[in-house]
This record gives sequence, structure tokens and C-alpha cells, in this order.
Amino acid sequence: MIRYSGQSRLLIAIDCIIFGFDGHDIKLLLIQRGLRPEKGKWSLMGGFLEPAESLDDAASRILKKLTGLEGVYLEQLHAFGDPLRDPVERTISVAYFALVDIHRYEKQLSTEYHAEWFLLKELPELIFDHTTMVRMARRELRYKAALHPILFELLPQRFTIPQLQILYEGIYDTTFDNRNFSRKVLSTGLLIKQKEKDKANSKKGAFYYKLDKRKYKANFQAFLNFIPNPDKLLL
Amino acid sequence: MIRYSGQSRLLIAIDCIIFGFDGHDIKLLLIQRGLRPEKGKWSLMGGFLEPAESLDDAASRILKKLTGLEGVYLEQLHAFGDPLRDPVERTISVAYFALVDIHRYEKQLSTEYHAEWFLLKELPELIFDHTTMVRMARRELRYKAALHPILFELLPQRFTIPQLQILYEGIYDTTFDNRNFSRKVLSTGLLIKQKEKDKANSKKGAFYYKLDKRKYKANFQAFLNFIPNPDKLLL
DNA sequence: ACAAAAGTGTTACACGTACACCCATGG
DNA sequence: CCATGGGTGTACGTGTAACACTTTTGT
Repeated sequence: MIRYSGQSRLLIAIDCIIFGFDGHDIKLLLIQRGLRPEKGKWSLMGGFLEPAESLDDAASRILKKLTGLEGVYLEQLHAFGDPLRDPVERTISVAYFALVDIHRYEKQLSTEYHAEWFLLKELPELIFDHTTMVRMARRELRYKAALHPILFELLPQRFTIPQLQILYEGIYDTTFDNRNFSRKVLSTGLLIKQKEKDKANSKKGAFYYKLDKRKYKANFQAFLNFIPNPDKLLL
Repeated sequence: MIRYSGQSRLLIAIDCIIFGFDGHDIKLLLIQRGLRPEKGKWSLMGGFLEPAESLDDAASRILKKLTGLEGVYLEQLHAFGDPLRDPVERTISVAYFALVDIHRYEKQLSTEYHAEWFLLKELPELIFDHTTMVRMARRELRYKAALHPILFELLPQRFTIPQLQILYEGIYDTTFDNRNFSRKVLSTGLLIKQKEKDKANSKKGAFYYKLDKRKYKANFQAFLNFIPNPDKLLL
């Protein structure tokens, strides 16, 4: 077998920043590290890249191993390669962030991996550079969510506009005018109104909506500033 | 020395997508690959990660080795890890894209690395998955440039608004209304008007401008849609 | 009846776009 | 003195934000 000579080879890890939303707060799924060093400390779910799999495949595999979920939103965030980031041995980590509907995941919490949901605003200390990863993922999520209808990935199939608003308000740590918010969201044409109402949170009740998957996929582009007709330009 | 056991270790490459602008067209700097296989075919400038350097440092080193330039805009794009992307041996490539002022670089072209500027619209066939990398970089550049004043990195210190417009028009492959364009750009307050005019391209002459570096660095956030007061929200 | 959340109507205004028109200058 | 590209003034329309007000229903 021919190989490139004279070069060093390194471990490749994948780490997953897993976001969830319980209806009130944005949460992050963490595990208690099973390996030494830092055993017992909180960590992102991760693993090593295997010889025959792509980075995306590895991220999916690792996410599934922890949550049992498939087909969730998963996107490469950044590669982290500081020489000292892992004290055991030099390791490059490719971080992915995932958006999961927290309700689809109510299983082996605290069993095999000692996994637990933490409030994004009250995270424990994390191993290595995982805090940096989370900070970058959070920033990226804010960024993307401002331009793309990505946060629907965190909601159940059926949801109300007020629920969506609480989610957005959590992401941006602010409050919006509910009247304008619902109109703006509906004006995208991405939502399909259902017949039933959610009466858990108010007396009047808020209509449920579902995402129009076709339009959702088709409208994933941006609509921007600084350029006259951005809609027509960006792919 | 303790190491993680039972895991395979891989080569890490860095590849640089280097954009330039000559006043008319957007260009990409490519080299002729010196290694087998695919020796002689066109390729992005790249190299292997060395044991003691970070990914960013490696990208800077590789960029400097080819262009002699330091302090240019350089940003991680994506990690590519398809198991078969390099036929010699499995290699993870972390791609970076760079924006350089093409005028600062008029040196050893076609000497040590057989480097050459190609029109972005007329690239030759590239080795491995480099065409995919370029496509992603181009997309990212469009995306970022629509939100951030990033394209100034491609211009010399002193430039005119019409030059800037030609650059934007090249990126988005379209034309803009020059009257509105200049006003919009000036309204950002990022430009400082100079006393001299560039009379090379018109009889009246266009004033030169310089970038207000302080404001430039301060105003690197986005101003967006979908969210009521995005300016105040995104960091 | 009342409180509380959901949602509609209306208005003011900022901003993007279009375009008539003026400016400066070299040939 | 006119052709050419640079640039200003202005008018129009769309989209966003603000907020008064109506709807619905459990207690």
C-alpha cells in the first residue's frame, strides 16, 4: 500500500452539540465522561472517527448511539485542532450541532451514558474545549435562525405560534411583540393551520400549526441586506 | 506516554481556497500538484498539519509559503472527510478560504509551486474533491458578503466605489444601479473619502476611498430579517 | 363578570428601489 | 461641445414596528 511518507497521523474525534427545547427553555444534552482523564466530568457526546466512515456518518452514528434518533437536523460546525486541546494525545475534533425535538427523546437518560439535559444558560463546567464549542454553536444557531426557518427542528410536528415565539425569545434572550410575531411567521406561508387548539396555556387557546415540509425545504435560502435583490441572487 | 487505545489515526491536510480580484474579475489561485498521484494536475494550495501547530496556524503557514503574505483574511470553511477523497491514503482535509489583495501578490508565480491565477468562472479540472471545496467557498463568500463588509479584503487600501461595485457584481454575477449602490455603501459610514480621484476609468474620475478600520472591525455583525431588532441582538 | 392570552386592524415611518437629472472632464 | 462615467435629488412603494382594540373561554 502506498502512503504519504514523513507525515504524522492523528486521532479524529467527533463531538455533538445537541440542542433541545422543552416548551420553556433551550437545553443541551450532556454526558458524564466515561474515559480517563476527566472521568465523571460533563462533556459533549463524542467519539472517534472510524476507518470507513465519513465525518457526517460518524456524527449521525454518535448521535444515534446516544439518543436513538435518526433523521434529525445535524450540521458541521467547525474543526478544532489546538495541539493541547486533549491532554492525553493530540486529537482533532470536528464538532457538529444537532437540533432535536426533545419529546422524541425520553429514553435511557442517565443509563448507559449518564446523559442529562441542562439549561443552556446554566451549563456545568465542561471538559477540554467543549465550552468553546458550545459557545460557537450557540452563536451559529442565532445567526442561522435569524435568516433561515431552522428552529422548527426543535419543535414537535404540531406546535402553536406562541410556543414558537417562546423558542425564538429564548434563542435571542429577549421578547417580541406577539402580534407582529405571529403575522410575520404566518406571512412566510410555511405553516399549515390545524383545526385543534392548544388550551393548556391559555383560556382562548392557540391554534396548532404544522410545517409545510415542501415549502420549508424549498425556502431555505436567505433574504438579505446590502445587496439590492438578494432573493433572486443567492442560489 | 498515555494514548487512546484501539483507535486509528489519520493524516490531516489543510487546503486553501484563495480568492483575488484584479479590478475586473474574481480569480482563484491554483498550483500544479507536485506529488503523485495526479502530479501535474491543478489543485488548491495545501499541505499536511504539523505536529505542534493549530489548524489556523497551519493554514496561515501554507498561505504564506505560497504567497509570501501574512495578515490576510483567512477563515475555516469546512472539514472534508470522505473515506475515499484521497486515493493514496485516507486524509481529512480542513479547508480554509482566503481573501487577498491581488496587487500585494505579484511574485514567484509559476516558480516554486507553478501557481497561477484562474478566472473563477473558468477553472480547470481539479484533483480530488477540490472542486467541491471551491463551490462551497464560493457559496460561503456570497453568503457572507451579503451580510458583512468582507469584500473590502479583496481590494487595495485605496479604491473607488465603482471598483467596489464591479467586485460585488462579479460575486453575484449581476449588475446593480450604480447610483443606489454608492449611496448604500456610503451610508454604512465605513468609508473615508480621499482627496484624489481615479481618472483611469472615466473622464470625470471617481474619488478614492479608504476603509475606516476601526468602524470596520466594530461593524462586523449582521443586520437581518425575520427578527424584529436584529442589530441589537446578534452580539 | 373578569382576567388573561390569542389574535386583528390601523397607522407611522424607515428603507430599498427607480429614475430624472446634474457634474466633471477628455477628446 | 458632446459623450461618458460619476454622482445627487426625489418620489414611490413595500415591509416593519408600535399599539389600540377585539375575541375566546376558564374560573
